[in-house]
Amino acid sequence: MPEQSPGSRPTLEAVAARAGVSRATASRVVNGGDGVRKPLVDKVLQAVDELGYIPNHAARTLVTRRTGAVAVVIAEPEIRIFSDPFFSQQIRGISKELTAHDTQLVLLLVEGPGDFDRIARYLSGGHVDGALAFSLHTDDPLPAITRRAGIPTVYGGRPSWTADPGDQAVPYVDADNRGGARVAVQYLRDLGRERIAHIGGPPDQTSAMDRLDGYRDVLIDVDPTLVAEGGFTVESGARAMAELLERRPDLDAVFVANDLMASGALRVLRERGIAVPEQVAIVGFDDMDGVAEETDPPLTTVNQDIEGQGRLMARLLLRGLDRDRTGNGSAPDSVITPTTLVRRASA
Amino acid sequence: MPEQSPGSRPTLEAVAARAGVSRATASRVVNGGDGVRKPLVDKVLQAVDELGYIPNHAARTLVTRRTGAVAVVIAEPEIRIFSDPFFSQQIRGISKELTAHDTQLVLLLVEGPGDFDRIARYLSGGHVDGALAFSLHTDDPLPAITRRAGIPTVYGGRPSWTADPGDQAVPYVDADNRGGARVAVQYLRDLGRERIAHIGGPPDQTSAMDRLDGYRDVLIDVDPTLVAEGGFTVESGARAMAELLERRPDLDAVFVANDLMASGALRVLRERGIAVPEQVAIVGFDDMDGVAEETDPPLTTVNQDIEGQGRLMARLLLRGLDRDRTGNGSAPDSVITPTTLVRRASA
DNA sequence: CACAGGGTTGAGAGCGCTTCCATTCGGTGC
DNA sequence: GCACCGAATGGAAGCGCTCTCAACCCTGTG
Repeated sequence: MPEQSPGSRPTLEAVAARAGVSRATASRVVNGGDGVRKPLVDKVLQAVDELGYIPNHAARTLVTRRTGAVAVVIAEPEIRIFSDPFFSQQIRGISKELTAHDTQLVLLLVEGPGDFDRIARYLSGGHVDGALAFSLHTDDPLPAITRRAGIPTVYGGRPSWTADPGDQAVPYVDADNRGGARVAVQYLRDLGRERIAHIGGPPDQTSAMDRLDGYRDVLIDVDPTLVAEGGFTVESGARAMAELLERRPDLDAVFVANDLMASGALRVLRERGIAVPEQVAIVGFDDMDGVAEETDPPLTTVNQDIEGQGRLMARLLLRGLDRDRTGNGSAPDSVITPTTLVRRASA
Repeated sequence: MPEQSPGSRPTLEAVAARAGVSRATASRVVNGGDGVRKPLVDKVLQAVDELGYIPNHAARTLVTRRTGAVAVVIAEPEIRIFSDPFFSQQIRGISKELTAHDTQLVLLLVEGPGDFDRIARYLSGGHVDGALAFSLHTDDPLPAITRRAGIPTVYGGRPSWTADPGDQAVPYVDADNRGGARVAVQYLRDLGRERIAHIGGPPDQTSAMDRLDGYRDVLIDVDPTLVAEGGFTVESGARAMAELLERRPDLDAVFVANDLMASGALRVLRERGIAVPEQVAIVGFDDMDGVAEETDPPLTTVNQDIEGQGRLMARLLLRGLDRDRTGNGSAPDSVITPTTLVRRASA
């Protein structure tokens, strides 16, 4: 490893000089070496090595107009953002995919409503080539910002302003929430359960709504007393379970919209001595690491590949950027990733 | 808001032309306007506004040699990284501080050992002005990388190769783990507890070791059977508690190295019908949101300002960068942030 | 009334890189 | 052996910005 000369790093100019070629040729080699004869390629590469040359990113960006970075905008006002393993896995997937394409991840956390101005400025400033953002509420200013800034953006989770799952107005990646819910509820039904309740997530999240829709797809004309609303947290799940038991002591199954709430529900059932799955069968959603397998009893749930969704978001975006650059290929479509039922002991 | 002309954004040149000044003057105004007479300032500002001018970041970086971005390197191989509220809060603090200084956060996740090469290349590539990294294990290659790349770096948590808390070889921010532990244990002692056990964290984390040292500071010559080792998780805390009860059924207090383990310990005590705090008093560490207040009974614990630590890390780094630029000020020192005992019901 | 001097402004030189375009090179067909 | 053609190479023009330095203006002073 060549020591870093004090102060200035070697430039392409220096490499070219050392290799005895022009700056243009050196540049070609550094960028893949197409159309340069082998011996010259080798000479340049050697010079790069000897000098410890590293391209100056700013100079390159200045002329290519590409930054090699994408923004990940997280606008969740909640604290949950990072604590939520959901996000964490998604980010992991994004990071892996970006890394594989030599693209950097710039994290933009929105702390308050005033931050959107800053975000807008940043996105417009040519700092990044594209953006990834997470499921948004109806009045979220982000789409307008990215559109105005001309920044290609892929969303994680169906944005709430899209009419239906599959809506193509804006590219997004989401799990097949509705289909997964359908399979889960159908499974409970096939088990012979007749009074299948549902603990849903917050109605302003499309994933919660889609899962509820899936539940309703199977149980048309379901009695509203069988549906309770939670907040995707353990506590809210426990509360909703207690509420359901009060309203409908006769229920014999619950499809819970996520594993966290399901674990809360299980706790309540255990406390009341209600046997799972004998008296009440439970199916969760997410197949969350460190939760679904650890509950008592282990949770039957709907698996979705969260990290894969992250990867997919990144891949979609990168593909779109590539298309912008090369001018060929079609606009990225949204992707709905499959879900699968994982049978454990709770149902 | 001016519509974005198709393709190219307006340049400083355009702004200057519109305002009827030279590019140099326009540049001065955009960068604060020092030494430019009021009327000209206004004209330029108006032109900026009308054109919707946004400075080209790459061009600016090319000449100033500052990127306005810092890397946050997260090298935890564990999944815990993001799920851990600890990190999440720290990142929040970092993000807030950076944002306040118009600096961007580039997230570098290390997925495997091979990634260090990529990280090294990135840090050397002049993409960022500095780096923030989290508590490292002894053989972590990161310090060497940042040193060679000449990238100022501030660490979160005392790096394990530093001899002692307070070691100034490398700037870091850490809570006063040892002092906090001392206060906690002393408190238990003042309560009249005589057999105070300890559930420690993993020995390769300095925070765990420092807390253990604090415990030992108060309880010199403590019986080793009173000390059990956990892994900073709920489950490991429960296991350690069970182990301690087996070894020392006579214990009357436990200082637990973090709240997560403390909640596991509480569960075990509850299951065995041991009254807290009457029979066994418990003190945790971290005062973790959503944990310490929610346990049964609520946890007496040592509070540390995690988000504040994040802010401080960023501030230290930014100050260092500023110093590098202006050439005055002293090298950043490490900072140990204070901890305070929060009395709740468990002790 | 000329001149010194501080404060403003503009001209222009780069920052390091990519890429167009002209040039040169090596080889082929006649 | 020569014209000719595609491929390889080099020269040079910027990309958009900052910043030095020289030119300029104006005021105050001798």
